Amino acid sequence: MRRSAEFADAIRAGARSGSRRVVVHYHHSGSTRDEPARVGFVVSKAVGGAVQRNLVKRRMRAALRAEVHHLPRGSAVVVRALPAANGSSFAELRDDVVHCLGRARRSEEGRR
RNA sequence: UGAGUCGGCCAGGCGGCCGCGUCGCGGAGCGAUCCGCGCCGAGGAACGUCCGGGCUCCAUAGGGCGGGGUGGUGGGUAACGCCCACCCGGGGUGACCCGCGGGAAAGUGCCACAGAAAACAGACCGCCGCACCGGUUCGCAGGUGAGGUAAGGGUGAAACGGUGGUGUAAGAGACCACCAGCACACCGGGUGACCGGUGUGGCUAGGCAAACCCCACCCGGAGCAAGGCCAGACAGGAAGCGCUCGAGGGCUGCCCGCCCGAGCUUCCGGGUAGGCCGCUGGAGGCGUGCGGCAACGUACGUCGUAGAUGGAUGGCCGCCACCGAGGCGCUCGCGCCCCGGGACAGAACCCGGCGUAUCGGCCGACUCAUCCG
Repeated sequence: MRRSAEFADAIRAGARSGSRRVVVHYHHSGSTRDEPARVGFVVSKAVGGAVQRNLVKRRMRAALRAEVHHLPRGSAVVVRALPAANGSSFAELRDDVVHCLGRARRSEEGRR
């Protein structure tokens, strides 16, 4: 995702699941458009300095890379990092992201 | 060997698997784009955004006032509030370090607390003679009053030169000698800040200019969201001012001058925030020679490769070095095993500086102390 409108849609319309380190928003826009799954990251200054934020973002991106192929087409995922993400290991971040993604996805699919 | 001073440099290395961005080549597709291969891909501070430039736009960047900045001297530089050398003051045995270092004898203002008094000085104690009071062992001691006095005490960051003498009731640059310091003149040295010497003067002149101020020099404004091109969207309405007797604009304020000039301002309502250029080769790094004490300049040779835009340069693992605890072995300073650690920090138009952060390590020059020859 590259546009703020996409982020806003995914966060507002989608289902949410959080942990101590991250919050995952999942949204499926419906079967109208046949486009690949989209992923976005939000890492605010509350997490830390530029170096820490970059590292968190890169680890989350690496963690989600393995999952993105299992996502249905037309879905949108936004991962927000919380301040506790700063200093976490890759394994901790990956487990949180995967776990929360699963819960959010089940929640949204149950709603429909 | 031990303490220390100054300067420079590095910012772990190698490999495997899976990935990212620009560019080039090849291929697929009408195209958006995708696939394969290859090159390159964060820092010494990329940071803070505190100065100085380049670049872009504002007509060409004009004059005055105001405002801001700098502040020993000479040089370096595109420029600087930076750097180098020197001067002066202060600190250190020394290498060396520190200084917001123009003017307080142009003016105005301020100087807390303490202290009697804090700036044309000032009598709290003390000292001194005089007058008066009562006392008296007739030497004087005490008290009161109007005075004299800055030599002594005490306060303070700072008390209006220091030492010795003359002088006096006691004292005082009141006067004298020497010393310190100041101003002026002359001589000598230095490009200069300034230094050295001689003479004269008056005896003395406190601090703060990061208080106002004065002096010298410098400064037009805004910034790559500069600026330009392309594509695309919508819907206008009301009020005020103005159309050569001119609104408004030319981006800190005011005045003048100059230029542009037919629209501008406010309110309500509506729409868009996509792509490309700018965009990385520049006062560039390194080496050698020459000039210079140095900063730096110059000639020649050589090396050149980040360019993202929800913002790439990564994720995981192994091995080897480095540092620090612990254990074992012995030939006592090495070997083996195991655990832990590796900082500060992420380009966004580009340079020159400054400031700040930083686990550690390496190199060079110099100083002091001690020992040996």
